[in-house]
Amino acid sequence: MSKQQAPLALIDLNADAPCCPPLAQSQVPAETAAVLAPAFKALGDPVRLRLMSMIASAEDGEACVCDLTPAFDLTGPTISHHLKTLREAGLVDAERRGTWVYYRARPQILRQLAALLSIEPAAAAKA
Amino acid sequence: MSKQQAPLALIDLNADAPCCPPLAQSQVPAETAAVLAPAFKALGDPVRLRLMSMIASAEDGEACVCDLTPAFDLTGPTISHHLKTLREAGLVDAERRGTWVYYRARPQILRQLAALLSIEPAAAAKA
DNA sequence: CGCCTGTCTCGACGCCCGTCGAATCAGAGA
DNA sequence: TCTCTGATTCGACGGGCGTCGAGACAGGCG
Repeated sequence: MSKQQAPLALIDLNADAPCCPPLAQSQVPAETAAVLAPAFKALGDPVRLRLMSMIASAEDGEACVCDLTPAFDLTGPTISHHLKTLREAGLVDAERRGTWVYYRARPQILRQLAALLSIEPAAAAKA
Repeated sequence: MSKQQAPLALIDLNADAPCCPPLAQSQVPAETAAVLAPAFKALGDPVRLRLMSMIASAEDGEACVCDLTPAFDLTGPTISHHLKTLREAGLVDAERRGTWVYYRARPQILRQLAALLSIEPAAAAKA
């Protein structure tokens, strides 16, 4: 069945809203935790963390799989699997252009995760 | 063997240095990824994410296990296991005072993770 | 001293995850 | 059309993870 042309993200989390006050400011509700934890989990693998960085820091904001794969001592299918994980976590988008597939970071969710971990100076000083 | 009185963190990552430019600014080196991925992995579970938030947002900057456990439908050993995971990831510190054990967040590593995920407005605008 | 409460460790179970090879799909080009 | 390359899916294997119950350790209190 050929139905993988839709690179839709499984996680939506209304990317417009600020979504979450800092983790250290108010308790993260169970629902929010259930939604955001998979994103952290996806970043919880060294290979995926590097992939994410390579994609996010790429020249035109996008990276070709053909450029990502040779950077690791892993097989193509394994890299593809990791990219799928990042995709399903809502961290990246994929687009096929001709023979090649390009991945692009989704800044919204990255900002949300960063905001969740952010610590205002007050909290840092008091600890 | 009674040697769990030392709540030392297994991850050190010289907490003073800024440690890491944003993930979207320059490629995360393999070494850095290997060190920081476990921290994200530790946050990649809903229970641990909530525990982390409960600890970090607690009144005096610390939370008692006796207050954390009843917030979940999980057994004591399971919560203890998750807290150990957070401890080994360098995200929290534990201290025993009398009968109770108190956990405290480590703001440095939280700041490092947030910095790694941070996106400067330029990158956000171009995407 | 003995007991009780709070916390952790240990061992076990089932499930998920990272990795691979083989096979399949998608396009480009001869 | 046939073939070739790039990327994904599929099935399988081994190891790790989340959860539990039972037991052990720490400390306070009769």
